[in-house]
Amino acid sequence: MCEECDKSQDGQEQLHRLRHSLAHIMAEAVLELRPNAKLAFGPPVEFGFYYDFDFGGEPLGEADLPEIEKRMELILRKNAPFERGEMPLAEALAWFEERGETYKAEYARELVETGKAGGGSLSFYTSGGFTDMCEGPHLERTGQVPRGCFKLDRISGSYWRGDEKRPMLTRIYALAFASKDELKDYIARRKLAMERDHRKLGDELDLFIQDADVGVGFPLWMPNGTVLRDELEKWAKEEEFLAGFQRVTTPSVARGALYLRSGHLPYYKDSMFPPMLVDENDEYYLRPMNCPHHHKVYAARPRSYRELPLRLAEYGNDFRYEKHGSLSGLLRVRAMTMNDAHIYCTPEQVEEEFHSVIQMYQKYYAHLRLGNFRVRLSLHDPDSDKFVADHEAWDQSETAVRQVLHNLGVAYEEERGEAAFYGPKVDIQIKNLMGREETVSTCQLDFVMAERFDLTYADRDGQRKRPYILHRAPLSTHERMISFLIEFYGGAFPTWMAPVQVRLVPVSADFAPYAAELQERLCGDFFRVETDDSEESFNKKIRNAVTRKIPNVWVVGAKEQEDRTVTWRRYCVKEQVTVAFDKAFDALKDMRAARAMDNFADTALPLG
RNA sequence: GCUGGCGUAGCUCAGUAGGUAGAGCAGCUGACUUGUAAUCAGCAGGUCGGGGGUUCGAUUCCCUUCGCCAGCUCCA
Repeated sequence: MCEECDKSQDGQEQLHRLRHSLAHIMAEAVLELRPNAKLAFGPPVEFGFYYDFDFGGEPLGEADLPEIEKRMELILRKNAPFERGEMPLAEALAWFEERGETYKAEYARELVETGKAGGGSLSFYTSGGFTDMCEGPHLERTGQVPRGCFKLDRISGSYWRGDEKRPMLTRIYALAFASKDELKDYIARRKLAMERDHRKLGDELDLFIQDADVGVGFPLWMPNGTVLRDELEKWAKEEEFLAGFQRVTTPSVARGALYLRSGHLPYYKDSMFPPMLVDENDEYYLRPMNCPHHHKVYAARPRSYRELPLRLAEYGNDFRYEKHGSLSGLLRVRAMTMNDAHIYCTPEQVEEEFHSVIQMYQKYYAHLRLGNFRVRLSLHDPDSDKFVADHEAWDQSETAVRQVLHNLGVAYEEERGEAAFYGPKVDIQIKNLMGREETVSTCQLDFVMAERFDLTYADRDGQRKRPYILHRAPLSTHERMISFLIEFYGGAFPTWMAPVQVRLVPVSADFAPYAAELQERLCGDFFRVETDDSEESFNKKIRNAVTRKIPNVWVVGAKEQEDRTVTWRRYCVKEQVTVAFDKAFDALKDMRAARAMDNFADTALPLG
């Protein structure tokens, strides 16, 4: 239950004990308020701990948290020891039955049946008047809990054993750290992080909106946000061109027959919008992904091995009926645009193609300076019916993908049951500000669809053979990628992406003509420039430019006009420099051409 | 979809123990013409998320619905 904690380090070990112990204390306090509540699980987690309860008909609200905290303090003051005990299964079950602890009883049975409970007996910890089945470890005494080191955070729901068909429990989350100061630090950092929430910044910087009449999960991209999409897309198209991809354009709607053939209808119907009935018995669907369309492009002509690898790319619009409660800003939407491509290749080409794709995402991530991700090798689960049954193919393809990661020296974690139904994949997982982890990029090896779509190529020996298919989306969807970029950059984009690349600020109206001349030069070279010709005070103009997080502010006044210079004020950089306009213009062009990440300190001052 | 919480002006928030609401910022108008993060004044802006109920009267109480937030489930 405690995988989240790294037990190898002493401090972590102690923190783990602390959180684990506090979970017991909290349960004891909660039981004082709700004696009939049933206990479920109460493990330590990344920033504290939680405990799940079934309150039956007498739920608890956030208003009750202070009372629980107060009772916890009283319990801690008693300085009771944590004492370990053991019970054989039968005795434990009787003990649970007496107390109506059905969840604990279920888990006890499972522990013994699966052999996880050593010697068939179960360990219990008692502190004061509270006893809980628990593996431990714990502190020695409740008095070892530092004063003020924890805080009950929030209440939410969770399913028993994570299964939506089983009872919904009430989860109380608490923050807990080794000291009061560390707790305060964490709370302060979390508050600061919230300032970078992409939904908040998206609104403040006019990047995107959502409208109830349009529908939830259907973001409307404002002009500023559309610049971000367009710049990413432009970059991707260049990279894909250089990597030998060809672009295709396919519709966002298709007949049901297409998804029956692909297998998406039986597998993913719940995640698709319901069909539109056109004529009799002719159903059309909004597409949840582009793959089947691309397969049809492949299938449209007889293919030769000479054409392979055939790489078809499209920034495709897709629609998924995500559950209402899982929608969140741009992070999880129902309409998205994906940096998609499918690579059709021979078995011999699989590793090299996969290798190149992973290198492409490494290039993107390094350039964008996204470092806070983990690589997941998503494997199938032989015990699940979610995956196509072909053990040999799974074996081969998983081995091939693992080999690619190994050859590239990529650090990764393997996870069972996370594969696509048609093959293994490599996923790039990023956590957002709230700690919610989502897949951004993915690269999948597909050994199924070529068969389903009867895709073939004529090989050197004249035989018709099945290609392998790689599905890849290194830049994810615009929606998800940009949500992470907004938060990671705090809304301060590098010049090449920035919605407004330069704002000209004349010191007074007298210098408007000079500013206009500069603006015309810059716009003529396709720079996104605007001049602040408002009648605000100069200070206010500077403030406005800064709060809009515009990367380059060029101030022009009397001396600039006379010397044909600009005073270049970079976003959040104190030093500024007055340079000849031509020189500044050239520097700007260089930054754009290199897609310089001038929103980072090391490249913040292009002129040294 | 489920559990809990929250919806007052474009934004951030105040307020009403039931008697139809107020500030700052943003916007508009005017004055000021400014050298590095908020010049001053005036004006305008809200069926207090929507619908129903209780009441002489509802933004306030009740029901319902929509939206938002956190978590669970699910997923790019």
